[in-house]
Amino acid sequence: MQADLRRPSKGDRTRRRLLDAAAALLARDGPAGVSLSGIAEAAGLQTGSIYFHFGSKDELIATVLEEGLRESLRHLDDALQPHPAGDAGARLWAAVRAHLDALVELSDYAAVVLTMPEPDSDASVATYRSLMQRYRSRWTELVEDAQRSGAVAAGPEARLVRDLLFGAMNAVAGTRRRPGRTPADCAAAVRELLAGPLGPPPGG
Amino acid sequence: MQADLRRPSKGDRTRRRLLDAAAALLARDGPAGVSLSGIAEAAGLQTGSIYFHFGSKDELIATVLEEGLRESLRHLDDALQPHPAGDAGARLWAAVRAHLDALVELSDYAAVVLTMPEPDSDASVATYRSLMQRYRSRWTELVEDAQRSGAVAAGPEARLVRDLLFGAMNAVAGTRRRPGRTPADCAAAVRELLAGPLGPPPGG
Amino acid sequence: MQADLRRPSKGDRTRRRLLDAAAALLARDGPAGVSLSGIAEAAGLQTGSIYFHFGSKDELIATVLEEGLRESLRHLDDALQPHPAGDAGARLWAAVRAHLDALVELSDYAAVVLTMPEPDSDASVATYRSLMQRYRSRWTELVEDAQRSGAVAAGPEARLVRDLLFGAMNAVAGTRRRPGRTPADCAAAVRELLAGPLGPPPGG
Amino acid sequence: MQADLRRPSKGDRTRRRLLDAAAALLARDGPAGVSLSGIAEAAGLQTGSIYFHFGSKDELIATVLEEGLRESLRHLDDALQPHPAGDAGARLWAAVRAHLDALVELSDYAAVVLTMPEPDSDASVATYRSLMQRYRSRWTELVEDAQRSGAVAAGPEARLVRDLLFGAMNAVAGTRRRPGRTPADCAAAVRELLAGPLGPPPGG
DNA sequence: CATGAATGAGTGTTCATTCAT
DNA sequence: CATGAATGAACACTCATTCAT
Repeated sequence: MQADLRRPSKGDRTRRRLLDAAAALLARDGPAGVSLSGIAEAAGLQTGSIYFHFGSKDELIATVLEEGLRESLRHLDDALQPHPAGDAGARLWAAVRAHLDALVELSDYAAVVLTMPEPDSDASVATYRSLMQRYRSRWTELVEDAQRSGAVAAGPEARLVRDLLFGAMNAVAGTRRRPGRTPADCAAAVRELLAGPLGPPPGG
Repeated sequence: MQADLRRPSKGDRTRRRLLDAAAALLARDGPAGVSLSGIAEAAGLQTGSIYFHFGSKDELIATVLEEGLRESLRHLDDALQPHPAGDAGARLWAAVRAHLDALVELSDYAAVVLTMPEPDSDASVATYRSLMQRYRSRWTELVEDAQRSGAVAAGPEARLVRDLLFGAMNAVAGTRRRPGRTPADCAAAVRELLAGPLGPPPGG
Repeated sequence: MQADLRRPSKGDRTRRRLLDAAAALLARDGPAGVSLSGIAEAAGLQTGSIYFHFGSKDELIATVLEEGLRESLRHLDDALQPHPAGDAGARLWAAVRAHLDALVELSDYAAVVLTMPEPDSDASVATYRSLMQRYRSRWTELVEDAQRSGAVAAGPEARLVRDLLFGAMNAVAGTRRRPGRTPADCAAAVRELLAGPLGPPPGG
Repeated sequence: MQADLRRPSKGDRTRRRLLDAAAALLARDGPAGVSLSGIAEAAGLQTGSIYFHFGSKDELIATVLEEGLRESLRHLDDALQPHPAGDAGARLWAAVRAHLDALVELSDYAAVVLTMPEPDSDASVATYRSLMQRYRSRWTELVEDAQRSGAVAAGPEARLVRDLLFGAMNAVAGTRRRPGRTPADCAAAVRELLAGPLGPPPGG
């Protein structure tokens, strides 16, 4: 009783351990490759505890994604803040850099949400389908602005451009752990390769 | 006796039905998300028949990949033939168009081989690791040539550029079945977006 | 809390039921002839429960063997205790009687461990290979002592004598359930038949 | 047409190849450890051919056993012939030697029939249950004669003595392939160990 | 809150058997 | 006669889920 609001309760800490373990394993193996017993073991707990806190595998994954989404959106907003609403090209560039940063430097949560395949046909992941939509639509707006301002070719559908950017960034980021390859390398490659259609990176 | 060389045997047709079912499901769900019972059911057969024809799940997948690889490489060669060895930029452009064509217009086999994730840590798919390598290294050479000729920025590592192109093309092609989106849309988007670093498409 | 140390938990009782069912079926059909579904059904459970308690078929069998081994060794030690270390012939006789007793009167666990074929080439039973070795080497020492003391012919290799004794005892014990045949019959037959090479049974 | 009775037909040769392969594998792995595909492969044939010649796995095994039985009985008769019907002790000794010889020197057929476990509870091998009975009852008569003549202790039931002898001989013969152990070693051990109850071996 | 225990459907795989050719 | 092909039941094992304690 008299719960201290500052100190997390024992239940909260258990919940956190489960989420951390799930995020780490999801980032490595994807939703299909991860088992609840694996997550529970990595968290030093029993699989039953997952059901108390989350109710199902899908709910657990959805929660991890939600945390990752929140983190990613916060990161994106931070990166966009210095750039005025008018300069759509610079804003899109900043978003690219933020996305790559998130993939290579932020927590597993961000990595999970950014690389999760779009769950088109998989009924078992219906729960978190809508979550992903928020991050994607944020990007669609950035692309639309850039197209309106002429910084990006106006021909292709904005959602298509967004998917192309996602695919390129995630593919390159997926190679970041190879020997002799640094996160900076990956970011530089994406920036340089996309320099044409997006215009030159603002810094020079 | 007097076997008609034209007519495939009953076994060949069964084998083909299994491969087709497997290719379709693999293109949709990936190797981990596909079950042999699902494939057999889609082919109107029993799971045991898979073991008669292929021996194991891995062998079946490897065979699908091999067919897709052969088809994709043939398609790539056809697309490159009209372009002289000297014009590395045009050749890379033609390869992009061929890859996208394969993804949206060729059989499921091509789609499987082109979108299969690189099997880094999964021991169970060791069989077809080397198969993928052939297609990838073909692309790496194309990129290297384009970098040497100045058609593509020489800064980033060629394999990185290749992965970026793969990611971008596959992501865009992955959306090809959405309502109101044609294969041509996807191809146009990739071409236009990459017009800068790759130079303008040869036709215009 | 305040766990009653006397009462075994529900899990312990389930584990025991599985072990008992496994021992009974193993004694009858051997490791290759036994299926986990058969064991689970005999125990009134699902096959999944075996994996919770033992992890694999081999582990289950190894546990049954270990229990049987412990029981058999205890029985052997009890039988040898009254006989002084000096009288090797009497000790070997007592061991024969103890082995036969174990086969016909003790639990299925003892029967399993005593009649299990030596797993020479079967890789899947590597786990319990070492377990059997303990009981066998115990017997080899008994035979060696008897050979040194002259109670048993010194010519043949001790391990060969041990195998001969095992074969004879197990074969006879294997017939113990035929109608009109008592455990005492079997024991008497072995004793009388081996009375020559081992010397007369100590009691007269 | 005009089949030459001397030369075996193609079908006979196929049948023989199957039987030989089956005998070899049965001697090594036992009836439960042998698969029809394994036998067919070892014979360079297809599993379907087994069903043409034998109708079922059980029938195939029964045929192998019958050949082994015939061979073993012939061998036993040859060994007994020099010994007059009156000397029951010498006859039993000769039988022991013949059995061991068959195990270590004759064909796989003999090895199969002599080491096959008595199929008490296994419904799938009901076919050849009666076959084994012939060889066993032959031995029972030998033991009964020896008991009547006083060469073997008259107390135990004759069938029990027979099983003890079988168990001892087969166990020892089962070790004949260990490094540094010759068939002669095994035979000598059995003879020496059983010298008491059976009386000394006739030769000395 | 969390655990230990158990379930039932599912996975890849093996195998005896059947049958058209 | 023999093969190539296919079946269906069984097997060892995994996993998401449930629930009494």
